[in-house]
Amino acid sequence: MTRKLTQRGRDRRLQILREAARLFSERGYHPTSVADIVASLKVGKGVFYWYFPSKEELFVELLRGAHQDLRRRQQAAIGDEPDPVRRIELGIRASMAWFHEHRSSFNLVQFAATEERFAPVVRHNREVAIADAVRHIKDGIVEGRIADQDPGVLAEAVVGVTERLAQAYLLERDEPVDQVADAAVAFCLRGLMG
Amino acid sequence: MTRKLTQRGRDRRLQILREAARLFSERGYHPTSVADIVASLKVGKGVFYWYFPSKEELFVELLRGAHQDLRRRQQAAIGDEPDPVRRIELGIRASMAWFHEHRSSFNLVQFAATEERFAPVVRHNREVAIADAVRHIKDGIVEGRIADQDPGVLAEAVVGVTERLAQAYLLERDEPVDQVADAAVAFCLRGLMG
Amino acid sequence: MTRKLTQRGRDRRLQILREAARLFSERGYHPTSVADIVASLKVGKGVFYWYFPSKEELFVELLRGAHQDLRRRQQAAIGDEPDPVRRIELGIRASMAWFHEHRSSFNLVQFAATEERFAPVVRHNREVAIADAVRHIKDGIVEGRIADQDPGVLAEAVVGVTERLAQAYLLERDEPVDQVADAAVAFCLRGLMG
Amino acid sequence: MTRKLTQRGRDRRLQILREAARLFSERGYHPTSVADIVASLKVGKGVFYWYFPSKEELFVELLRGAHQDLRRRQQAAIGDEPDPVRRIELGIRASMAWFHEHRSSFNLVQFAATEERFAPVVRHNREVAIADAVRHIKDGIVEGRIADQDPGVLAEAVVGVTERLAQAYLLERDEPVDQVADAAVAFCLRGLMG
DNA sequence: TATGAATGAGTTTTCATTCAT
DNA sequence: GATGAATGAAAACTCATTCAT
Repeated sequence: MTRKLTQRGRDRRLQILREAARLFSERGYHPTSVADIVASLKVGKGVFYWYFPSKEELFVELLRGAHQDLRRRQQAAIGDEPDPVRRIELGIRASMAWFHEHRSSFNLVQFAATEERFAPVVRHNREVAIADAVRHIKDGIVEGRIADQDPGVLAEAVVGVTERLAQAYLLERDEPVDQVADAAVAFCLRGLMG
Repeated sequence: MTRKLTQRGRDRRLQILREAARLFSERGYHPTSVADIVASLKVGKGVFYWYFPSKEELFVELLRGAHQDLRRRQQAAIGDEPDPVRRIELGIRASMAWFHEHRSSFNLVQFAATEERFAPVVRHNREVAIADAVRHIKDGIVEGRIADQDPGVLAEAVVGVTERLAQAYLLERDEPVDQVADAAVAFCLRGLMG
Repeated sequence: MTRKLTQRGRDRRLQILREAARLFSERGYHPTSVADIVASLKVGKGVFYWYFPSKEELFVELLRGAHQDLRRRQQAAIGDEPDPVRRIELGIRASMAWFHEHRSSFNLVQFAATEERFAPVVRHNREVAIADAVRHIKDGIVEGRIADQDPGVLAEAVVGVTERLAQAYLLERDEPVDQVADAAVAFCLRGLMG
Repeated sequence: MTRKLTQRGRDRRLQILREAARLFSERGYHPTSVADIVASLKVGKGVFYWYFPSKEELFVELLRGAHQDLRRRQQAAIGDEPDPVRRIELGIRASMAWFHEHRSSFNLVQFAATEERFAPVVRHNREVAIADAVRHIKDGIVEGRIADQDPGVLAEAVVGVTERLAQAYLLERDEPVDQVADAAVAFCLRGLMG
């Protein structure tokens, strides 16, 4: 049912996605009505439903898009780096940079996790992210560079540190990305070491 | 303007708080209507508004109550332990135990952070929690037991690890509290070490 | 179904009537809830329903009571004054004094006139009041002291002036009763003269 | 924030205003629910809130609209008549005609005066109306055609007579406008004469 | 494609009244 | 007589979605 869109149509679609993300992130998903979104773009309500079947589907698209985009960013950063510990570091730094540029996505995921209908999507995305990290961690353990503990636990811990510092220092306090990334990397690498 | 309540009244109030927390946590705040809450308790709609001025205020009370309760639990666990690193460990373990017993509170805070009107409460609660941890971390730094880095950052990292592992292993996978706590403590203490 | 009341009971009843009249008049009938009334008296809700079958009936009682009381006051003032014009003057002055002392009743009647279920009571009360005035006016016409016009119209006009000046100067501007009464009498007597 | 409306929209809006006025006036403001209004127009509930932010605001608009409309009617009737007494007469007659054509507005104002939140609007409207009348009365006093008394009091008296006779004879008894106007003019002019 | 208009189920909240103690 | 608790119908209002133009 994906509509064939002209260039102009694709632009419109993207514009709506971005504005929705911004408003959802600022005020919350429920407090942002479809009317708010279209009003903020100064278009009629029909426009929204021309490009999206429902508010809910748009939100899920945002969710999936954010996950894919972040993941691509991590993979691009890691490239074919052979050192697993260095790969983890690059992953943390890439994530931090991405969070910095896509501040609005942060809240969306946070929110989605708390609502029954969106939770499965979030859960799936998280599993993928953890599986990615677990691979590097396992390699590190094999090389004796990382403590021989449950790699899943270590991966969750790394993600926990990264997201928390992003939230507290990037989003709330607007500190320079590099410094925050440095701090996250330092803590995580120590935490991982055997 | 707090109502004078009999014992029965206090029980009812508590019952509503608990049921609301359960439903909010299971389905989400917005998808849970006041009608759902009272129906689930098999009482009339008026009962809710006899005890709470609004759904919103009940939610805030839940938020503040959770924060206070967790904090008390941490303080009780720490007692007058002189070793700052040990204090941090005790704090992590107490938090983990509390999360285990109050699984519903977890989602609530998560959600609240994403909605404009509740965010300030969450922010305040977090600041208090971080300030608590910072005190122990500073002591640890003075004693040379903890890396001489921004104590706020370290505190956020510890909280990030603890909450993430609680979420992933206690709530989603129902693993034994002690094991999850051990893992969190291990990671954090390594992460903190100088 | 009138309850047998002890002295204390009669006091309570009166107290409720007065408080209700005050609140109805200050805020309006609908915006004043039974809960407001009993809260303002610091008693339980049961008290209200012990003395009155419903909010509506209490209101009607206030309405009827006000009418009767005002009428008695007028009759007492007029006594057996033989001069019809003088009787009208005394009636106006008595009304003005009564309005001054029962400011709250004013709004009640005003409101009651606008609501379907109370309008008949108001209409009836007004007819009685007009009929009273008409008697004096007819006498005045017979004596040639008052213009020979429809006495009903003249009566309404007199009432209109009296109430309007009471409202504007007694209630809203708190001017001395006598002065307001003088003004009303002056205007009305000129208006009536042949 | 006023919505851009098409012709159809403006018609709808007006239709709602009129229907609301009719129902408020017949049954009272509170006994008339928004549901009643839209049901009576056979449209959905959302229509009401598409055109008006709240029942309360619609009511205030009705109030202000009535005031302005009556005032315009008076001014049009008075034109540039040089004789102040004649101006007053024309004002009374114009008001009477307007009351006759807008019977529903009458009750609304009456009601509004009794409720805290609407009273200020009524008070303001009345002040304007009185100020209008006062101007003519002052002129009349200067010319020695009107009793040298507080013009505000005289204005209130005139308004009191006019409204009362309109209420009693136009609305309740459906008498011919001209006759009622004649009676009001007669009484008022006598009442004003020096 | 796009707009303003319309729908109506669903939400929060109020409140007169009744009940149990 | 009196209280706090409970009821539940009904109110105002919201908003995702659809429709007519």
